[in-house]
Amino acid sequence: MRKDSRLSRMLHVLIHMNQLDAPATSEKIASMLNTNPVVVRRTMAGLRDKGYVTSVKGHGGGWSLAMALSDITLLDIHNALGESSVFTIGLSDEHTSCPIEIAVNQAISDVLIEAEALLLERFREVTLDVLAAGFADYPLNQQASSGE
Amino acid sequence: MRKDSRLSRMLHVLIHMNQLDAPATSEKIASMLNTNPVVVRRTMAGLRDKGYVTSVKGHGGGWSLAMALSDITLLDIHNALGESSVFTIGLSDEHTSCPIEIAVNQAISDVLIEAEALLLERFREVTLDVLAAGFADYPLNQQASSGE
DNA sequence: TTTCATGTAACTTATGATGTTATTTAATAT
DNA sequence: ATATTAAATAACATCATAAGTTACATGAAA
Repeated sequence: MRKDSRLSRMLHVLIHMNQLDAPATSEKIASMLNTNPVVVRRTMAGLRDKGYVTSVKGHGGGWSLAMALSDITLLDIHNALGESSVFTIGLSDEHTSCPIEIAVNQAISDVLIEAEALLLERFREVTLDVLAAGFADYPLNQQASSGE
Repeated sequence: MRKDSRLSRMLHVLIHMNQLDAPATSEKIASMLNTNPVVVRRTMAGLRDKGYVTSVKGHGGGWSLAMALSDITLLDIHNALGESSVFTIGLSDEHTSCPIEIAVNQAISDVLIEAEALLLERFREVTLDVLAAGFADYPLNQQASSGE
């Protein structure tokens, strides 16, 4: 079944953008992701609408972060991408008044709702600054510098 | 994004099969699901391989339950359908040695693993007999009969 | 005023699940 | 025996939809 890797890709891009001092063009982002500038604009548009990035046209234009990585969570980006459900599992709808179908769908739905709630809660707990530099260079994991 | 409703549909079918005294043909199951007999065989084949149903060729043949509904869980059927992942969310793989991509994928993966574990645990707790008759006719929910 | 870059609509391609046809195998009824 | 029924399976066709592409408009800076 098809997978949507936009969340992973956009997080990757946002963290790299944080290390740049100039806007990143859709062209550059696209070549980094082995994809197309229009696809990048399409996807980034959702993040811009929610205020996480800004876009500027013309010379020297492109995409920039609109806030600190520490102010953005995985959940923020997940929501901004606007995917309806995180599950490949769906419900049947051939006999919506059949008590068996209703019971089956209710049971599955209960589980999906609980699992999705956990997933979103965990996404909400992770900010992008924690992911930056791939943990390795992050203060807590360093051996040297900053004295003690 | 596409949804896979095979779990819901197969559970629905299995519970109905429990109420029949003769095998259900792929033809009958297909018309109940508004689909095709070959698709039914394809899907039921997975359940047969795991021992939940049996199939018989020829006159009077078709599909039958191989065990009590109380011995089958949602997890059993989910596993028998052999879907790789329950999530639409995937990881990126453009720069597998980039520490940022690694960190991002690790963070997402951690969450998916935890959420999937919860989902499978919940699926494991539900047996098909509990879904039968749509709760409404189930002993605990009945007002009348059986004395008391 | 030329160049660069986003914004967006319209269209094409790719992928994978589902649906279909055709043929083989096997079990039962006549 | 043999006709009928139904699963098993291979091969192919269709469909849905995400991703990719082309084309053109808008707007900002050199």
